[in-house]
Amino acid sequence: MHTPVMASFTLKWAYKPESSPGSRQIQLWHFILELLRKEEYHDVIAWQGDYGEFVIKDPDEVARLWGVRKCKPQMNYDKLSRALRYYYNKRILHKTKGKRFTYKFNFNKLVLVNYPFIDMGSAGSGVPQSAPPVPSGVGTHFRFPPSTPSDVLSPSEELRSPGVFSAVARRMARGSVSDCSDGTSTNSELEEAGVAAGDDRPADRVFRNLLHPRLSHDSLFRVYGAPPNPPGLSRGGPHAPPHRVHPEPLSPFPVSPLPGPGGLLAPPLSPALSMTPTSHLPYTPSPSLSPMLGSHFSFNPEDMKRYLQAHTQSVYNYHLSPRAFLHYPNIVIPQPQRPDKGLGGSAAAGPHPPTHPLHHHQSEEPHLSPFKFKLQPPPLGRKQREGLPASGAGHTPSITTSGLGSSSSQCSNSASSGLVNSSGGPPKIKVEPISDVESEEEVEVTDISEEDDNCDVFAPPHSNGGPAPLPCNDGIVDDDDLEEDVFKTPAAPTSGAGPGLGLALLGLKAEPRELGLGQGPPSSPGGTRCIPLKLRFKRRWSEDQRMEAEAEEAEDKKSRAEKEEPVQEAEPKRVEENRDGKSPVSLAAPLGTGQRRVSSELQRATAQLSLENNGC
DNA sequence: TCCGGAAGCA
DNA sequence: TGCTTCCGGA
Repeated sequence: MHTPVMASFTLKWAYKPESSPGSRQIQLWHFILELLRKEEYHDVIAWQGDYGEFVIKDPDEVARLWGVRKCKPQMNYDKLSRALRYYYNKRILHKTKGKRFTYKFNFNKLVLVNYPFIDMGSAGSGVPQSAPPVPSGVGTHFRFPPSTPSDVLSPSEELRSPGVFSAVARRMARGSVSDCSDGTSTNSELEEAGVAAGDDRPADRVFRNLLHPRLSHDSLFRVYGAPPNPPGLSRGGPHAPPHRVHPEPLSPFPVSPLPGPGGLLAPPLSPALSMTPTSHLPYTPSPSLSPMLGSHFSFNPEDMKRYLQAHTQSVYNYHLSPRAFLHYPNIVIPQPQRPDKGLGGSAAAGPHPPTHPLHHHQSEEPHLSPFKFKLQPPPLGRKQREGLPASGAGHTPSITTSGLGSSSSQCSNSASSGLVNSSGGPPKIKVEPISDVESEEEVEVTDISEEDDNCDVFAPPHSNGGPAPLPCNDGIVDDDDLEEDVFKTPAAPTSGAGPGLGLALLGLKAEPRELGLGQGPPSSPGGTRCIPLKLRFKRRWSEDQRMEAEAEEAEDKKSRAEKEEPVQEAEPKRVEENRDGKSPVSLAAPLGTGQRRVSSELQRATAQLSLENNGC
């Protein structure tokens, strides 16, 4: 699926030019963002709490402003909130339960899929952590290697930076919202900034005029703000240097609800939205309104890495489907930091591309990710909730941990055939067809990675950062073996794959044979792959024990036949220690000639096993 | 305070 | 389609 086809993300206009030509109606959620962006309204509405969460401090005032903007003097918070509630189904917003007037944007699709190379940029602009990312350096056409069909289908949208254009906002009085005088809905910022929609001035000049004075172009084009990220929100990491992703001083930041380069916010791509094929078609703004049309982002692995990391972080933050994970070949991104777990083991594991089970070759191995996911059904709508028994299951969008089940279920391919197990211990992994675009985002990610002892497929962190998958041996490992904590073998770095990729990219394909490693023992029918070392030792040991017994028996017979010629074994009698094969040399000590032969074979076998293990 | 159905408007 | 308006209910 990693075709070389490049996805072209194009801007979509958030306003409604189709409603009435030229009227450019603003949408409520965009208006909310606009208010959130402006410091002037921080006493009315402001980011608060979690990422994307905002609180309406003054509902009446917000409603009033909205009414002014929409020329609805009768607007009130009740009506406004009704409009906001319609966003629930569209997944644009959701209510923060228990907090009055507090809502939360779903920036998953809104930003991270559709706003590559976002810039948190909060430090310089006083935007709190809850503020959404700031798109940075994205032209109207962003070309990006698609990772999933849904990604390909995602239109590009741009999110205005809360705070970035506060200078503009400062110039604007509160009454900057429309007075409805011209029949159109807006006194847009661009217009108020002296930039008319038809302004043909170069875009860079236009945007330069609108930039926050404190924000240099460096900061403006910074990718994933250089300032240290709050714990658990390492977007780009503290060491992420300021990075220019667009060489031109063209700010992609929308600054106005005008069509064109400014104020370009489209509804997030969501199954609840109109996911008609037409919605996937690139929106082509009027050339006069899109000075940046045609500016292409040039792919850069570093940018990709940062983008992927931020995206991954948000996937975790928003409990999104692993499908929302983006990963691209040969791009390894740092692990996101789980707020509730800190670095955990993943940090030490080093770079490792976040994967989700459906993707690509990695889709066959859900355990490649340091996180295990339980994909849950989407939150049910009220209708659906009411139609179901009051179990509450599947509604709470939370990351939970749960025990993991038998290794057999994880080792099988059942993970790709739906809900593996919905009760109790076995892994709760629901995998949906990747082609099911409609169901995208209809799952939630639940981290069930707390327990790592259910299945033996997780090896200690790979030296390159990735967990080394140990192929399971269905039908090969007997029950006794299964009960054991199968030896976890750190995978050796593979040549050819870049650092951090290693077996992670090889996934289950990294069979020993393909790696030029040992063949399975003869007792491993059906193409046994890399049997855990301990198990192999055990088998070999049993085999050798049998051979040894036979040899001993033969030796006894021989001894009895040669009774009259006692042979004094000169070797000191040693206790057969390390019968697990660690010191096979000692096994030869008390043995006779035949036994010595057997022991030497055992030695060779052990040596061979060691070699195999090294490559496993 | 919040929710969501229903009808209507542009 | 995206609200706006109204309203009953939790």
